[in-house]
Amino acid sequence: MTLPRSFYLGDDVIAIARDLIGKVLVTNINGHYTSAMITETEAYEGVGDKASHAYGNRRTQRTEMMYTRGGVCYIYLCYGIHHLFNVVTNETDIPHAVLIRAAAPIDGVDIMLTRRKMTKVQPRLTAGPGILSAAMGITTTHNGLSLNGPKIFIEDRSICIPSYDIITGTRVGVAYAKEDALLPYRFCLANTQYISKGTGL
DNA sequence: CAAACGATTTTCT
DNA sequence: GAAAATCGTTTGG
Repeated sequence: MTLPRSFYLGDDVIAIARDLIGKVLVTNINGHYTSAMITETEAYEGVGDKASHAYGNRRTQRTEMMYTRGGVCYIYLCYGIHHLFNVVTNETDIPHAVLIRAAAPIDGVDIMLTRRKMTKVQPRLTAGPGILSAAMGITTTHNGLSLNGPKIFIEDRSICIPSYDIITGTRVGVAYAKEDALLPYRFCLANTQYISKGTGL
């Protein structure tokens, strides 16, 4: 079951980021099917969040996708190399987003290994926002696509994550946001190797 | 038009 | 553990 549109339209992007833990990200790109369970997310709370690209209601060609209605993806290039995948939430003109930072491989592991030029499965396959996109075949050309397919999906496969298995922490790589860098907007699944580095949890 | 800077990862020591 | 790699986006002149 893919998630209903209503899942993405709520006001509370923090709660949505937490609820995405345990959901399954699926891509079907050029006939290659891969999926992975989301293990780490970060919330970016729009205009009042100094760590967000949309801080101060800044609208540019790049950030415009965050102002669209929830249920699509916002993908941008970081450090000139890495394609970072975000889930857009809330209604039109409210630029909330959730960065997917890591996931545990489920289907199409061989395809992920090929894309990452690796020979055996280890956390480095998908534990990190840039390398997760690389493993799933996601690039900026997919910016703005629906999360209900046909190329990208987020599914609820009835994986149950008890609340005590979700660890809260501070976001990674946002020191420039000063006091907002201390906000508890990062969520990780406990007991998994598929967690990115940084801000040790 | 020119310059600075990342929501990072890899490699080398 | 430290440093390099690398380029689109944003900002300032």
